[in-house]
Amino acid sequence: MAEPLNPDMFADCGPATPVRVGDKWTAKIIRCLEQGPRRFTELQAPLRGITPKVLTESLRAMERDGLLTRTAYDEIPPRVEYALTPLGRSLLVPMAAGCEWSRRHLGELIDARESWHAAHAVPAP
Amino acid sequence: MAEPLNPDMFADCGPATPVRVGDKWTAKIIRCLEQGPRRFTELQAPLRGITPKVLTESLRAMERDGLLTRTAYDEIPPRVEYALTPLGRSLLVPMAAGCEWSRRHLGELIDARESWHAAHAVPAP
DNA sequence: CCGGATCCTTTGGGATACTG
DNA sequence: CAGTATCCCAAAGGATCCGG
Repeated sequence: MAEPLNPDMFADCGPATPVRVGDKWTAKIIRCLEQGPRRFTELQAPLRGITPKVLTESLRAMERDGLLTRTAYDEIPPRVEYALTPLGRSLLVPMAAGCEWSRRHLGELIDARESWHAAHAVPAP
Repeated sequence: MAEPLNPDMFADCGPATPVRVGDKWTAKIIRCLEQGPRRFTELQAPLRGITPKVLTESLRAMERDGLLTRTAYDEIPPRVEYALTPLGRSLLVPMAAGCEWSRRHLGELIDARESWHAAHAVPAP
């Protein structure tokens, strides 16, 4: 999947940090693993709409970056568990800061959008 | 430019927040405006490689979302200044959390990548 | 000086079907 | 169950040229 770009929130203080965390799924996956290890299908369920291909790609990239571990048990039927590493868990801290911002300012944002649309509405002829 | 997707850092705690901040340029633009208003070309210079089209699109989206203001002075030659709003400035807080994470853990991340590549190196034939 | 207009490339992500 | 393998698309972003 190459090195996906990253929100500068994680990259602006030095060389680019090619962590895959500003993409569509990584933060959600971290949240799903917050309470403990989960299996492939246990991740797929809450991440409504993610396809197995995309989930696999995301998990592989996160494993490569040391954010989580993949443990395959040699059983039938096969069982694989994904778990956060301390590094992956540490991401919850900046993620919380983002959530806090969202909680506090989402209203202002919506208002700004609304008044912008009002000001740029096409006048009826 | 429609409503671009957003890192879940800003969206996971409720309805999706379509703020344009996890994209390639928004956070960088906020940093450029941190010390005060800047003109179009003053933004273009530090954001090496950004094309006028993309810069314009980003600025327009941020203006629409209330993150910055655009002030055109009726002079010759024309002069336009962009400045952060309080809402835009408030984003510096979660951005700092991301930077802090980066400073603290970038080393671990690079190590993880390196050992992953070592473990997955193709053995010479 | 500030950007609008066009055209083009890249790529993250989705749909679907199939397998050890 | 836990993925692979293909094919496909939308959309962000870049290149270049042009206009007020």
